[in-house]
Amino acid sequence: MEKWSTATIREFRQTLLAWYDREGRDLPWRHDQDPYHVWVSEIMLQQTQVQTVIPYYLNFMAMFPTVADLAQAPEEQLLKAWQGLGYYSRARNLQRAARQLVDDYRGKWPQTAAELLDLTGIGPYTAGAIASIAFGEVVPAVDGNAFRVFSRLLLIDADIAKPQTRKLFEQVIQPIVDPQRPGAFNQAIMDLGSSYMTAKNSDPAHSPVRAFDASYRENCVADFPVKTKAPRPRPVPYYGLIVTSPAGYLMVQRDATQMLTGYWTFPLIQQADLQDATDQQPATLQTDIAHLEQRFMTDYQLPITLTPLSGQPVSHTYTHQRWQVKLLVAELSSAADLTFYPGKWVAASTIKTLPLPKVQEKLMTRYQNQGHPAAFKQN
DNA sequence: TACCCGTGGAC
DNA sequence: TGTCCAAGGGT
Repeated sequence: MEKWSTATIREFRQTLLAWYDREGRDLPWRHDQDPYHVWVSEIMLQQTQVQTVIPYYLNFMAMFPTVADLAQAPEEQLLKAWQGLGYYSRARNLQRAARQLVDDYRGKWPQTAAELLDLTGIGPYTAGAIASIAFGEVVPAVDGNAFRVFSRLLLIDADIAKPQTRKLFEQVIQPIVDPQRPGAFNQAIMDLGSSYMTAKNSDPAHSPVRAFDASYRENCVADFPVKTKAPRPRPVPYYGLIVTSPAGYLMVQRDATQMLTGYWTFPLIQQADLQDATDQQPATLQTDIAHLEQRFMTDYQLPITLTPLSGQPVSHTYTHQRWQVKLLVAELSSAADLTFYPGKWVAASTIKTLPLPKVQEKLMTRYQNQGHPAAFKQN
């Protein structure tokens, strides 16, 4: 690992910030230092590219201009505004924290990274980002960019996939952060990490800080950062039920024990949940359908007859799971009573006003493409 | 600690 | 088309 002198640190700050002042990106959340603006942008930017975030950020600020507006927003409106951004707990945590600010902090922001950590959804990185950008605290903001940039500049070979490695980087970066302009320093590192010092196709030869880049000097840029690979997502087979009636489609809202909490889908049943201990034979499509029909009758008093939809299962990949959804269709001639079923009938024309996860959109597209072109047509 | 949590872009 | 990557946090 490289070790910089105090003189080198001074030169690095000056070079970096001069470049940032000249070529830093003009982004909507950089127009001021309002902590609400910084906060919302930082949450949206977690594991999400800048160009994806921009339209969401602009719409979010139009819908929820202040912390108080966010705290009071109906959850379904919030989830709709977040639809498509992914990692949906971010949205619900954002509102929880907004309510913490209103209720516990009387609307007055905590101004240090250590205090900001108390807000739901704000971790070490986001706390450092808000504290430095909005409040001028001299702290690092160690995200993927900081890992990548400093691992290359200083030849740090610690595995950034390990949680404990963040502490090492915080200790290394802390004395390098510009004490006069900590927010600009941290944002400059991010801009560097998304331009000349990217993960792939980096261009260290033209980087404004190439003179400080040990990995460039020693021709080993591609070796940094060191990061162990994530395991591949495991296949998870599902049945997706398209139950129609004159009242529309049967839809369910996912509960807090499930991923995609608060979003609406067709009824989805994991195939593994249909295993019957009394069965001696392995499950087949026919036996699973029989189980499903029986469950709807006995548990929900809903008589349905399920028919497989032709075609391969709808596939949707998450970070740790690969869903493979077989669609089964049941058409009811009248809108059955849903007293015993935790769902509701939704008219085809209004389905798309609900917050829907991507997998639900895929299911609807598949249904339309398999002989139901008029389904879900808006107005 | 190790694992869970979404989506779209780039190659 | 599969794979990796992108301004992480919660549990």
